[in-house]
Amino acid sequence: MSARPRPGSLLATKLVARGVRLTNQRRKILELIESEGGHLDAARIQELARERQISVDRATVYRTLALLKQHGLVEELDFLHVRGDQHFYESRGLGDHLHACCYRCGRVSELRTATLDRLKEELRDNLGFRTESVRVEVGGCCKECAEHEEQVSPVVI
Amino acid sequence: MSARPRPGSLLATKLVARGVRLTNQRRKILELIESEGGHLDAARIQELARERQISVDRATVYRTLALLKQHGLVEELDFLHVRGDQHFYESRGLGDHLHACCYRCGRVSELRTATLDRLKEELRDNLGFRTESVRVEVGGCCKECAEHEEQVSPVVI
DNA sequence: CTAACTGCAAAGGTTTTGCCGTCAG
DNA sequence: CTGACGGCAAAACCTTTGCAGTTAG
Repeated sequence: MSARPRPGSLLATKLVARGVRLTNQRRKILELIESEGGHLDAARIQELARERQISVDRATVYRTLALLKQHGLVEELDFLHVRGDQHFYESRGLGDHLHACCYRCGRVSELRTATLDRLKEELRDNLGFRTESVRVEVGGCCKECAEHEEQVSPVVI
Repeated sequence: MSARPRPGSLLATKLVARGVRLTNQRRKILELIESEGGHLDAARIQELARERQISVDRATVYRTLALLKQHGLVEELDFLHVRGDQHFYESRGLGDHLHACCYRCGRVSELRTATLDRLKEELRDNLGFRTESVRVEVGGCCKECAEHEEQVSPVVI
């Protein structure tokens, strides 16, 4: 009942530090996003929360995600719609990375590379643009699908 | 009435070459996307078509855009939602480039750089991923807004 | 205690679909 | 001619909003 508010996760700690009120629902959503490691959509977040014994309304999920976006704590992705029309979220602060979405099987791989920093430098030097978030999503054919594709006609998107 | 089908634009020519049937509506939509130079959403395409004396149903616009996507002729973007929740389309084949979306004013700038090719190489070398389309959208603060922002508190997304 | 938050239900906006008449090739 | 396409209207989806009760700090 009167337990002292315990952040419980990195995201939660950051929000508390910014004076944001921490409710049970928010704490749970934040934990999920961190422990699942990203690539969750709103429906999946709600589902996971329910599995873990706390019911959260869909609206609350969206409101919490908007809050996290505003504070720059999550990145919003859509994986070029290879997985559907909804948005996917992942915790930021793991460093920028890009997402490679396979048009064939829908799998999404990640790649961390310093080349993304170079893009930011180029934006600064050429456009005077100060980059705050980077979203790189490329589409194509993953290694596995390329191997199984021997004679198969190349599928278009 | 019986004028021989005349592609009329680069996109149209490519579609015809692939054996896709070319209707008046499609021809007009294709011309628009090329002549306006991109960053159009479905509603705007419909609007422009109507201004140019040809009425096209919204469903047809979406069906045509899907067709162009399937053939890899247009890129679908959302500009990190700084301009709304809809999708924007631009002709491909102008070479890859990235989009810098200003969270303050909503303007979108482009930058063409060979660094994007390097990303593709890294994807190939590190993941065995064959890249077919590249979508880079970064968010931040454009030059103009940075200048007008002297004392103003930095807005969050 | 009180502003901020949640759930609920309804609405909003974009995009998709089914059906039938029309048209390109 | 005939299969593919366009218009129309309805539906599907994801996401947002208004309101009243609840809660964190």
